[in-house]
Amino acid sequence: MPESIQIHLPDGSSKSYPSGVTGGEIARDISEGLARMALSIKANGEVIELNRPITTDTKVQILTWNDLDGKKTMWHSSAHILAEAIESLYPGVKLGIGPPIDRGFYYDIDFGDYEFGANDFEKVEKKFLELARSGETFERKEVSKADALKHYQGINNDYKVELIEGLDDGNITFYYSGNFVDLCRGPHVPDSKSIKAFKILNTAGAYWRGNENNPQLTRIYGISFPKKKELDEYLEMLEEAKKRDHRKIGKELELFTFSQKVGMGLPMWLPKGTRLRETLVDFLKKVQEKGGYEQVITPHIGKKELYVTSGHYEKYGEDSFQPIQTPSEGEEFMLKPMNCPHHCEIYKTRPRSYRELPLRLAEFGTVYRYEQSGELHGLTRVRGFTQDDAHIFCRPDQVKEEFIKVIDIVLYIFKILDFQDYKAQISLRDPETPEKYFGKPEQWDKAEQAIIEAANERGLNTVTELGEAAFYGPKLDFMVSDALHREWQLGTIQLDYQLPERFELEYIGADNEKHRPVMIHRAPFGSLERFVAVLIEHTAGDFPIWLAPTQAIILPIAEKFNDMAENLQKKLAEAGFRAEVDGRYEKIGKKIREAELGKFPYMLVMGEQEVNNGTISVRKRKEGDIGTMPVDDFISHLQAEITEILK
RNA sequence: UCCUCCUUAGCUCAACUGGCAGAGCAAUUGUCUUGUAAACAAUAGGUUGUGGGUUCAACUCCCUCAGGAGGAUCCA
Repeated sequence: MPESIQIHLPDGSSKSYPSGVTGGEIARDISEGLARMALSIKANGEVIELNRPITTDTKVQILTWNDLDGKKTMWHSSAHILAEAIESLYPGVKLGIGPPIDRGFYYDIDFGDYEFGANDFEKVEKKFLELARSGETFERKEVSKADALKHYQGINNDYKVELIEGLDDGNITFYYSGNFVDLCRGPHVPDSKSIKAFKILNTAGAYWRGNENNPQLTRIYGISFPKKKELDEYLEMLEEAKKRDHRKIGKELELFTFSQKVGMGLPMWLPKGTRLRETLVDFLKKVQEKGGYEQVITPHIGKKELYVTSGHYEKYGEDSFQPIQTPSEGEEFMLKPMNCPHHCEIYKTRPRSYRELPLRLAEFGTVYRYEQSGELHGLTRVRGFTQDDAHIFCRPDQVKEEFIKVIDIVLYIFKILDFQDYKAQISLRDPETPEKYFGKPEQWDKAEQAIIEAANERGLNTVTELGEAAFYGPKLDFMVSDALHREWQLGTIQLDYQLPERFELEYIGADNEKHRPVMIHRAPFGSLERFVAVLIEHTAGDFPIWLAPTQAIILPIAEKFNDMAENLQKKLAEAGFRAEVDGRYEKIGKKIREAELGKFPYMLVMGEQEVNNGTISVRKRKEGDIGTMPVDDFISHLQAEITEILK
């Protein structure tokens, strides 16, 4: 063993330490403050605890609450304390697994016949904090497989026994803290005192190992923080998220509805929601027109044969809505689950020359996919939805450039809609399971390379996921964070060498030979339904002025001004604005209150004075009365405001 | 598809341990013709999601189906 080892830090510096130095000691050496904040370290990519000795040259990163892995370390330790609290309060329970997740942690526990519920939360939370405050340390011990099995057989926990059976001897560790011991890979925080706040968020049934043939355990979700204030803020954020739930706001603002008679997962857009949606569609159409796209329209059904050709039937057919048949011929049609096969057939209408590529076919195409009933959720997960779909048919040498152009469209849309925080996920195939993908490995290599280069060229902040590719090609997905820092997957760009093959698409090259084009599938919004849902939650229903279903509501003071109000509404409509009149026989105070709650961006009050002077009294939502002005001034004010956003 | 919970007037929600189904808002009608976040009054509104069962009696207990929520699984 060498006397001293080299530790490389993230800032590029290196320092030598005696062999056996711990992460905690390194942190203290850097600064006391860092040592206080440290929760664990990343050593050559592996997260380990602060007190584990390091004996070889190592790249070390000190992890604190500011790193997700640091948070996860604390949450992992919290899961142990939760389990300890529950074991002490409910003797005889059997523990399953208790990992940290992106927001907190859970523990799957078999309570036997006892039904663990909301009434138990407080008691457990109290016990948890008591244990955490007592300053438990987490001690790692390697155990032999035989001893590990003996331990859990002794307390009759067949779940852990099953887990251990799947592990290699020599690779099994237990962690001891207080009176608690758990099979665990670690790592953990040095001291439970750093966990200052804890809350059980909810419980849910979860099958052992996710298999519905296995017994069901109670999954207890919790979250913990190093400061009480952070917990309070987090809980407040959850409250706010509940208030912003698009299902609630969608109902309140009369944007969309569902009907049992029509069928679950089949949203219907109400007039106001339709105005919002159409505005988005018009916006994107204009952007696409500039980008050289052509709109097409294709039917909602297609012959089963079409999807056999595309390969979708083989991959998804049995889990889809089943084919419908014509009464006399018995021909089978499917509700279209995607638009690409139709677009391929459009491409084949006539021979194509290399000179007309790229051909960009866009369609706001409504597709129908069978989703399991439990999967449905508001507008984010439905059985019928409209994609802002387009397929770009191009030559292989155009792929990268086209891909970059699509990235630019997606980024432009995010900018206009104020999604400032986004990241891109590059989804590649999983080399371990080649049977899941169609096509030749060489083509996949080329396709994956093109995506990576295009993303780099635009300097995208990317993460790469193996095994997340579509069966026909790799993709680039965009995840945006909304106002509450929740991540949503929206736009997607996918590269495809398979469908052109399967549909035998061709073009005549400059060499007068036949060549195969490449396809790019792309949808910047993803689906309009899902996008609007995210937009609702992002804005809390306070849409930017250019999207608001009603941009201004005209409020006559008395019924005798209703005619003038109607005239004003017509004038605004002619200028291209969406306005409506609240002509009810109600007090102005009430009309204003309801307009504020109804999230109308502008309220235009009309009474004696305004009618006489040809002016309107303008009130801006949330800001109040902003004064009286001639109608034309208001119109140019609105125009300027919208131009500013869309420039 | 599976598990748990939920479903009461258009909306939001009450109704104890099985004992006459109720309020606010919305709607309708009347009075008030109104100046920047809720005028007043009256009326109407229900086979308590569906179908069955237990009971002298069911919103309440049991079963069924449908829908919703949370989760598991899934997501071209």
